[in-house]
Amino acid sequence: MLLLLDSLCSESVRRKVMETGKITPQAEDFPSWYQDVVREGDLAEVAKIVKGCMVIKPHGYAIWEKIQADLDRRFKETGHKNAYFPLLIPMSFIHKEAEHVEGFAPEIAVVTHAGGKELPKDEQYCIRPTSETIIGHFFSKWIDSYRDLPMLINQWANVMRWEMHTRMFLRTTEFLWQEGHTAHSSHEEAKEEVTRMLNVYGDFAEEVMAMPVIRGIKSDSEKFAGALQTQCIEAMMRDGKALQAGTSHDLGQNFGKAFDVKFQSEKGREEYVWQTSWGVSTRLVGGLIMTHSDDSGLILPPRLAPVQAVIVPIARKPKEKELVIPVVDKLAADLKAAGVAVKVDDREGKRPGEKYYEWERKGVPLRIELGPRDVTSGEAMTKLRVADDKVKMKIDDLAADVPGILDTFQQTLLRRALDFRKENTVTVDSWSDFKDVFADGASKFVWCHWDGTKETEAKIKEETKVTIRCIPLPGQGPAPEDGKCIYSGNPSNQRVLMSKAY
RNA sequence: CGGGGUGUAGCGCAGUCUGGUAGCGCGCCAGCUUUGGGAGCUGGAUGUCGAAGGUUCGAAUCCUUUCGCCCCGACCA
Repeated sequence: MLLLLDSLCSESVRRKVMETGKITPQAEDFPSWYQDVVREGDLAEVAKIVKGCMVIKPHGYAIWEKIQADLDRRFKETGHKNAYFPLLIPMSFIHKEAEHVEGFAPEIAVVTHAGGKELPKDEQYCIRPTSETIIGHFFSKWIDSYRDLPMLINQWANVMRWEMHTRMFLRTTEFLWQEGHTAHSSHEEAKEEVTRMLNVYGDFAEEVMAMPVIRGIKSDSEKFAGALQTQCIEAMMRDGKALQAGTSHDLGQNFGKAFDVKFQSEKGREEYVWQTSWGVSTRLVGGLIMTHSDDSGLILPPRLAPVQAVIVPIARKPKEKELVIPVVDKLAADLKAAGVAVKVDDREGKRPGEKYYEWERKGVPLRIELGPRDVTSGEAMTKLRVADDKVKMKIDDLAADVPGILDTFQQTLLRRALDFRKENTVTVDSWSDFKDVFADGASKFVWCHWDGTKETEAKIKEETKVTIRCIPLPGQGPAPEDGKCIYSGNPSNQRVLMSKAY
């Protein structure tokens, strides 16, 4: 009964929200809050005409472009080159690696008709869910000797996975990502690559997205289909759940053997290459939202904000405009020269208050209000996206000060996120405490002992919906110590990170 | 694939039981007044009522068929 009332209640709130263009409070209904932030931030909308797909709108895509630009630079700095492989992959390729096909078969879309006729079974294509197979095929053509190694390739692309439940940015049928694919002459070197790229992701998440992550290793049941090992970065969302924000895989020689990717070693022996693959996707945008945003909408870290500062001129009468506009234009030019992405919102017909709300919903870090009074006093009203109060600042100082203010804001967001994670991370040693943490749909990050078996992992998931997010890499969690498995009581030598997950 | 719901203007919905001129709120457009935290008034535009067939003088409304979407299961990460 309570549940029924609850759902009716939130439905009526929801209607109100749709009518007024406002945002459901996070504490009231987290999933609705998320949807509202995406909509009101003008980031994306559900395509509807194409099941499970989304349209990324200009503001959302601009954020993705900033993510792309920074990551692309990091990939190139670590020696990788971009390339592009076909969207369609022969069905037969998918079947060549046993675990791979088992993992992906259920979510593959197949092209069965083309050129006005049905394709024979052995000529059908699937739309790539990932590109290990087709890239394996080409690697086998491109690699002859150890002199061709390492082969370091990255692809920016779209992929398709037929998902049953979709959520904007977090899980959609089609999504955008990058997939790095490398081939090496030794397992040692491949493993170094896996860790190197995981750290690229981790550094990017923390430095640019202000999203702290825990770097670790996936349990066997959570690893990539066809990999020896999957490393990951896991971030805490504001509902205490974990988001897998990036993965880096040690593929061993599995795909090398399946696609006959061989090279002649220095000693003249024919050997299979050791491969890696690694990727992050538009899911990062979802992580960005659920790390920083609040009940007023999106909050963007300056380093990813398409607009870092917005100036709202307040001028109504022609005389006021004459006074205000030149000052606004000069300030905008000075800020631009100082490297700030600035936008002047001089739209007619909208009142300042409405503009304030709009830019807050869109996550702009800094707002500058400039009207006749400010021109006279030489001071403008400024407001940071997370501040409670407006602050008066000297107009002439803004161009010099704003870059530093934005930098501090970036650090503030990271600090807030770190604090939040700390407050919601616990060490647990008993099964009843464990269940308490996750009771009533709640979630936190829990460090606890696990006996390392698939059976225990499955039981825990079955009873609590909690999964092993990762086994922490050195320095990413509590130091290794002997203990007893939270569920089975069997011996364990390290705590693992457990949480509910997206 | 099972159980439940739903489809009417860009969005959110009423109207369907009991057949009779297609409605409301928000948004949009125009004009005037407004403008330092979501403006007010006046006027205006917008619909194959999901689709097909049937009953009827007449169908958003009744009947049949069909398609899409949502929620809960199942499946998946």
